[in-house]
Amino acid sequence: MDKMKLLVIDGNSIINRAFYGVKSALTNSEGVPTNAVYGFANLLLKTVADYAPDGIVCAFDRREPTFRHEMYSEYKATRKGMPEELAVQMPLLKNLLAAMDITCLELAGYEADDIIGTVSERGREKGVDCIILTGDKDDLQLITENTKVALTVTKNHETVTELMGKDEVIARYGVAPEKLIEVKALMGDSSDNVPGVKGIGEKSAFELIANYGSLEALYENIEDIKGSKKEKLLSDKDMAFLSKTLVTIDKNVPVELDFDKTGYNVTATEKLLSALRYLGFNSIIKKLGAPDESENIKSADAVCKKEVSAAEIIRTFSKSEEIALFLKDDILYFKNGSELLFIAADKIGEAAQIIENENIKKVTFGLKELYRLCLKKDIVLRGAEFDAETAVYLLNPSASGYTLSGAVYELLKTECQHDADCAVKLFELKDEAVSRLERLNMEKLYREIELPLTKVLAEMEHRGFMADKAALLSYGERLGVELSELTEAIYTLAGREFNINSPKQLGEILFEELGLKSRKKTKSGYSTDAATLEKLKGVHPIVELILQYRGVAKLKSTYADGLLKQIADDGRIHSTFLQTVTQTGRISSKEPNLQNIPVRKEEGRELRKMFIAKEGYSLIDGDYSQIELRVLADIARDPEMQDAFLHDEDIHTKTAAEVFNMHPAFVTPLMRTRAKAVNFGIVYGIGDYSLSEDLKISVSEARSYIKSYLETYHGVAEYMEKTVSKAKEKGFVTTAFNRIRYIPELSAANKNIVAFGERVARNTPIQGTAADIIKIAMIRVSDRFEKENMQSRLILQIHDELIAECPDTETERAAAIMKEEMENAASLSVPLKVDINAGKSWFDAK
DNA sequence: GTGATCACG
DNA sequence: ACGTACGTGATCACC
Repeated sequence: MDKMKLLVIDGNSIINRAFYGVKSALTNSEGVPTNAVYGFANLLLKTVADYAPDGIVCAFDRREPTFRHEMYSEYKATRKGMPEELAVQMPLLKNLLAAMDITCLELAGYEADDIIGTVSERGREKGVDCIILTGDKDDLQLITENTKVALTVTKNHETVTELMGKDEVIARYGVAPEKLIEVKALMGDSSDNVPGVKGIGEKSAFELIANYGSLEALYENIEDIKGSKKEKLLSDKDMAFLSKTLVTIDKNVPVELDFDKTGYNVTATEKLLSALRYLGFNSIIKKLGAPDESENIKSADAVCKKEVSAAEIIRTFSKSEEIALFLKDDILYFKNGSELLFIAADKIGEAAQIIENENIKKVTFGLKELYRLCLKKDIVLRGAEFDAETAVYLLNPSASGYTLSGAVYELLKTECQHDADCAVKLFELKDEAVSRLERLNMEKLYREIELPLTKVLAEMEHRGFMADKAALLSYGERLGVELSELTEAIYTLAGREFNINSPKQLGEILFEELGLKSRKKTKSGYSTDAATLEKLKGVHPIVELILQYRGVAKLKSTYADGLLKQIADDGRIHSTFLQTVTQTGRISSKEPNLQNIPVRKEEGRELRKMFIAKEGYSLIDGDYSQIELRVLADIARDPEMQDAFLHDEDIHTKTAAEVFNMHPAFVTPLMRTRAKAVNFGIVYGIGDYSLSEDLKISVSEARSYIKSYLETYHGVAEYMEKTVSKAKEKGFVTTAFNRIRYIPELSAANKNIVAFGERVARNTPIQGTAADIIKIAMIRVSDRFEKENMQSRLILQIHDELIAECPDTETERAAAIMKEEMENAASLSVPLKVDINAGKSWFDAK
């Protein structure tokens, strides 16, 4: 008989990967999240299909104090928590495995990898081949003649597994699998709190073990090693051996297993189907070859869909109280309780009787595009009741893109074949999304901010921003002349011609041919970014020219030439504002991006002279003063900071005075600049290193700034701590208006990722609350313009700034409205302050 | 398609 | 030994 083949699953590793890999808001009918179980199940079925094992066992951690932990108490301390959203899925997974008759192994006080090590060791004794399914590279040490590892790696949103045997490990790492523990013992692993030898990194560790084979052999021959490496190895010798015991998987734990009883079942038995049905995994049911129950519902629900005339649309829907509207590929679908009809999108004007009737409520996916289509046809969409796209965004702002079929799949757990099928689902989608919004207290945010904002954004896009084409053209020509002069000069200094735009070629010129010292590297070579070049400025005259070239090239290609291409036939630039992209609730702008038009440097600021008001009109620019710091003062309830804003003090000067302990009158411009950077840093989640880089000061100096800052603003200090600990507990943060952002990074094993999650937790409530506030202002300003029958219109938003185009006769009123509505958009414990400027160009309105 | 760079808040 | 502030989008080179 052939040798038995056993699949051994590292349950914790796989479900963790699945949890972070399957980025959806999947839940079963009871609202329990199921995304990790879904990912696990799919991977399991794929693995079974690939390897056809004779048996399967699945090992889980059961963490309780063990001798391994006592030996080094901090070991894995960083890994202890499991997010609530994942923890609730563990019982679901175990039930599913039970329904597949798969044996689960767990043992108090042992981790999954110890159980797996023991199983594969016993397998070796009994002549059983094992394949370990895991996402944890530490398990590679278990590879032997009879044991291979199917390692899962995530490549662009897809989980793929690669089968690693002894040869594959040697090919990739240059050492045998059993030597990996020696390597890790030397290099340590900060995410697992394995100390290792200080000063020995990945490269030296692999090299030493490749040469000596083991720690023991290395230290026997320690005299062969020279210099500081020897010192480092000797001073941390104990740590190296301790680390080795920490990373060595135990292969002899008291787990009970009968290899003959590891059979499993992944066929369509009623037991398994009922478990899958409970989880709502219809696509897996389908894969198992069973008829998909949801298919029946769908066909019962499906209605004949047909292309009709606009007159037919009006006849059919004029009595409907609520219809679904869905625009895709120039086809416009209309749906009520019983009919699904469609027309060509450009016929929408002929269906105005339906579209403009506000008593016919509209449920949509992609409302902004519908508004725009209507604006183009000069009709008004009224009665917008619910847009699933923005609703799904609020439910999970981190998804990478929103489609109707994706939303139907995630919220309703059914798959649709065609756009029409999906349009049919819009009413159900609305019900489900509303109940979820209610559960998360986001109903109000949705009804009062996100939904009405969609119309404002559509109108801004439609109106556009007038551009001075001739001025832009001649500006571009000027830049072109400068560019060719700079190019000549650079070639002369370099001694030859090359592509200055290529970081690769530029790096070769600077760091190889001209012999400048490179400080920083990127994945693909030398770093040549502005910060790096800035530090090399005095060393060679070419550096200065490169920096100038970069600046001019950027202005010409992205702005002068780029914007020219975007001017429409009406002489205006119509950007697209995206409402469902950012994770914090801000909007973004694309094609072109009008939110990053240069302003900081003189040469770039020129561009704003080409953004103008039309004849007889002016631009009004309203920008919030320090909105993020005011929001911080409010939500942190920091008395010192609140006081500063209540008295309308200059916050950066005030901060400088406090941090440097002196009267505000004696604060120098340099001190104010530094304090300003600290204020920004606080909002971003600050680190001493980054602050020191930013200010070009030492890390210890930066650290002391932060320290005195937090002593001054102790409310902020407390708020930051509380926000992070609450975020870790709940897995998400919220803004003052209940906008939610999940932060899975907080429970990562890698401490750098956790640190990132902590900064996100500190920043998002601030940035997001400011985003909420300006959205409210936009809705109110736009409402006032309309209600007061004015011709003034908002045309641009830049996070803390609004721009309106107003008839000259209305400018004063419009300015007053903007100031009033922006300052009163939210009532915080500190005032909101808005500066208003008017002018004929954006440059003048600043 | 991805990475490097750089424009903005 | 490493990485190093939050949130975006456009352009270019290069695989």
